[in-house]
Amino acid sequence: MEDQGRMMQALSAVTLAGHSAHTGAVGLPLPHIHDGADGDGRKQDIGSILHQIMTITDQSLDEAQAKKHGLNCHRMKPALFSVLCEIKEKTGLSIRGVQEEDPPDAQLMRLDNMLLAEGVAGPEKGGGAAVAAAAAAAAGSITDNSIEHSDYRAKLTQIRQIYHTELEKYEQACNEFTTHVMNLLREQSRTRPISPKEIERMVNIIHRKFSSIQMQLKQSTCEAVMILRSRFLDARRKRRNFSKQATEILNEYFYSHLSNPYPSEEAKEELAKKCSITVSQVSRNTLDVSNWFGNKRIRYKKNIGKFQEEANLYAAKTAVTATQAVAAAVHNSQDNSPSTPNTGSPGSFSLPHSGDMFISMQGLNGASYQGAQVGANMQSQVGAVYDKRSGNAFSILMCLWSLGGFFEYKMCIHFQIFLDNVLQTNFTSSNKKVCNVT
DNA sequence: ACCAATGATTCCTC
DNA sequence: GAGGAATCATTGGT
Repeated sequence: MEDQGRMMQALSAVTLAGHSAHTGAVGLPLPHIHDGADGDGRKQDIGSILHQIMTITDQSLDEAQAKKHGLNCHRMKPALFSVLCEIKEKTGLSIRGVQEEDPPDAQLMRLDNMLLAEGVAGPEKGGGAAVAAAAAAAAGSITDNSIEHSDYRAKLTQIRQIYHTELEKYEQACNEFTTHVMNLLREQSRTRPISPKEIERMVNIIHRKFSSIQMQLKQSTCEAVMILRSRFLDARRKRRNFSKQATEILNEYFYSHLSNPYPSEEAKEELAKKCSITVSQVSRNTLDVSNWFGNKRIRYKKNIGKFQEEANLYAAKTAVTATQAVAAAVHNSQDNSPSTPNTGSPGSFSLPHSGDMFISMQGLNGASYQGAQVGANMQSQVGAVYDKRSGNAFSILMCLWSLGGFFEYKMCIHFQIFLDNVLQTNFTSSNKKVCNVT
């Protein structure tokens, strides 16, 4: 009401001379303008127009449209409009203009910097997950580390995509809304005093609102990145189990090399390749062979009894494999028995297994093992193999072990474990040295 | 929720 | 630097 009073006061001083009479085309009861210098009449006239402007919103749409049109066409409209604009600018905008000068937001800058540093905003770091995965594949060795890395990158890319999509949406919405408001204000500016400066101010307000929404988005994105980082880069949080297949491969190697469960670098590489894991502690957060063997050795040593069943299981598996190999060898070389079995192709873990068993069983049984409780059928088989292979103890023992029933099998396993313990206790350091040499 | 199993880390020794 | 020992922290089964 104060503004209205001021406006009325200001308007009363406006000179409104030189306008011809206008008859409202839509029957608007426009006040009659008297010729001459009748001040009271003009005041009345202006007061009436203002009253119409003030009450226009109380009318029905049709009535308002009609009045609006009438007012737009009124001869005094341009003069009134410019005066109202001037008053508005002088009374309101000068104060608001000061408030528009926002200092650069430190928090926003921090968020922007972080998003840039993490590769979410700005150019994508490292070319994205697809490129990383392709590079790993091209290298021919998809280690767990690279999987983790690409996994991390994939998730980061996902965040990045969401961030950019949302940002784009916001910008689009902001532009659409701004255009809409500008059009509305321009349209309204034909009726009410809206200066271009005021439109600009409105646009700024809209932009600021959208900036605050964008800031929320940036904040959420930063949080997501932090969570992702902590999940992927904090080692202890990130423990994953080996696959069943990988555990089996490692266990097979471990139990078949109980006398020396220290795989060489080559063996580690082979195992790593087989299991699709890393060889050793290349970096944090990896599933690696060295860790596995370290844990296995210490836990096995601490509680042999607990691992016995597992040892039996893997030894049996190994025996079957070895027997198959022997059977194949016998079949393929009836008249030609190699003096040194188990010198299989390098990198193959099945034959070295047999080697360990050979040592164990020879030590336990020697010739006496032939008198074990084996069926007649099996005895004949063993005899045949023995004869053919000219007393090759390995072949005999392998056949016994795999075909000789549970009793023999158990005995062998127990001895194997016993012997391995002895060997481990006494020859660990020397084994290491040997390994170092090779 | 509890607990055993287990992958990873840290510290120490050699 | 590799391995042993202790420990942490997560996973997965109950």
